[in-house]
Amino acid sequence: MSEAETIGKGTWIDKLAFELLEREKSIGRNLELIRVESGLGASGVPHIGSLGDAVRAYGVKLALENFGYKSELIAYSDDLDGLRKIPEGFPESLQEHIAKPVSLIPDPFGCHESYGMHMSSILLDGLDKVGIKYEFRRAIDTYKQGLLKDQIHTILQNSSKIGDKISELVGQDKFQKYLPYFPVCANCSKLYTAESTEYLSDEKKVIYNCHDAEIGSNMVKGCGHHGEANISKDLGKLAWKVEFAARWAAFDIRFEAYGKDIMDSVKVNDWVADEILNYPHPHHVKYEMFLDKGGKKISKSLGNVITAQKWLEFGDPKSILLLLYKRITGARELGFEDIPSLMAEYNELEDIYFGKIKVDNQAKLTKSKGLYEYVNLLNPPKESSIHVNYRLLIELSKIFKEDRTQRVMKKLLDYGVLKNPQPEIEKMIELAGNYADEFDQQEKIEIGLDDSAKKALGLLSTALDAQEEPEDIQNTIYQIAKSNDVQPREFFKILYQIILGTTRGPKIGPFITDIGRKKVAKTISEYI
RNA sequence: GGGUCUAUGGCGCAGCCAGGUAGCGCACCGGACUUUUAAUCCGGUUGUCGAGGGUCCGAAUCCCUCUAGACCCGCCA
Repeated sequence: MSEAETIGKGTWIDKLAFELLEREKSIGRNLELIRVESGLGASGVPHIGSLGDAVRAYGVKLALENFGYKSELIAYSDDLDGLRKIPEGFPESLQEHIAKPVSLIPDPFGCHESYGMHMSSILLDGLDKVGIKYEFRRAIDTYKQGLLKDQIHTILQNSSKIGDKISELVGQDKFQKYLPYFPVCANCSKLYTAESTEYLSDEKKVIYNCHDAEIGSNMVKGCGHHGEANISKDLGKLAWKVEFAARWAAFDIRFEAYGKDIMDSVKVNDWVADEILNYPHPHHVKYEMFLDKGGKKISKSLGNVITAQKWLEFGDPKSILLLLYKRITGARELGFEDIPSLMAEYNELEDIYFGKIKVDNQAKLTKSKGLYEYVNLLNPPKESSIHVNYRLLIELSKIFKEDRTQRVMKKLLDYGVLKNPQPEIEKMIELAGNYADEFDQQEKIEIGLDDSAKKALGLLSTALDAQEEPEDIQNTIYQIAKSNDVQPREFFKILYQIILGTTRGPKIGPFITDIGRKKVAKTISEYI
């Protein structure tokens, strides 16, 4: 292993960028600017998997720059994609727009120029929040400006050859019959219903026929329109099986990652790029989908979508970057409950980076340091930040619901975790607090109190209002219970239920002091 | 039909992509603290790394075969 030379920063990202460069060199392509691309869906709510595609592509861009090359990330929004299904939480009124390109559908929330831009913006906002820089491009502009017209022309001229190859490679026969180009019907604005059967090469026009089509489980009515569409002017789009290839060639893309769900499309597109468009396909890496904790694919309809925005309520941007950069292989089940360990892992990496934790294995040390640098987008801080255990913050946040930041901070000072209050820790407390509120809600239990219990609570409440020494509280509680014919065990349980909503908790004497005796006295009095 | 991933102590997982004494959490056992429960702290037990073969001085890690499970594709994007 000592012979193995460290590539770049020693992570999979470096290895990938290195392979990419080797391949480009062997092809003999110009390396002045190496473009990497990430495709963004614009028809559904963008979840963390979509974000991952772009974040990882950006990682490759960073690695290329680190090797001394100029690189650029293109974030391409496929907003000519047709709306197939109304996402959960979106108005039913979208029904009338089914099958239309998402960039031609009005934004149901009225905040963006179209449905498509609304969706894209959510993803772009996520990218901005984690610090990813990109050049944004849209399908609708790309087609309107005719940027793909040469590629479309070549593809349509070779459509029967392509149709046969698609059948051979992935067993899909439809393109042996239809052209891999969907015009937007000039009459009803729908995509997919317009099936094109013939390409008039000289005029650069396809002839189509708008008929009923099955999209997902829905039947979409065609309007019966017969028309012609000019591939460089009229709206329409290539089928996915060939569209990437056209884009790669037109934009000169050298790298694009893809999820395993589109593996077949990539296989076909690679062939189309190489053999039809005479553009050596970009280097790829395949990644697994993020699944939810039950092993189900994350999808809008199941309501298990994890968006960057939601994640960032609980974890900082670095936790997202760490999740996405730590590895790319392997299927992964993901949930918000992963945030605490990612937060802790980041701190650990930082300690390794700054030499506070010793790592014997040289290769692993390099890799950990490299990972830390990528999580900081290759711009790591000069000195270590102050670490506070995120789980501890969650525990403290569960206890303190009011004046949380202030009280949790005070506890941290008491514990000696911090010497002085820190503004960045305040932010962490806020995140941990959100997490505690969202995921640690205790079931509200009806507390059954008999007369003797009520009497005991009354005495305790009074005692707490006057009591001076915190050390005595535990004892006082015990005494009150005993002298009022209440089982201490029961009495403690009742107190936990009143204060925490659970039947168990931390040692209650000091705990009451932490919350504030007077406050607890008041809370208890409300139950009498 | 095609493809991908996963398999590691009782449970949940990390480590695998660049081979070098098998780790973490929970659970469990013991101790400390506590005039109840719980919590907390300290210490400890637990594994022929799915099966079989190969490469290597050395394999959880790389290669091949097999078994089981999950997921994706075979509408569309």
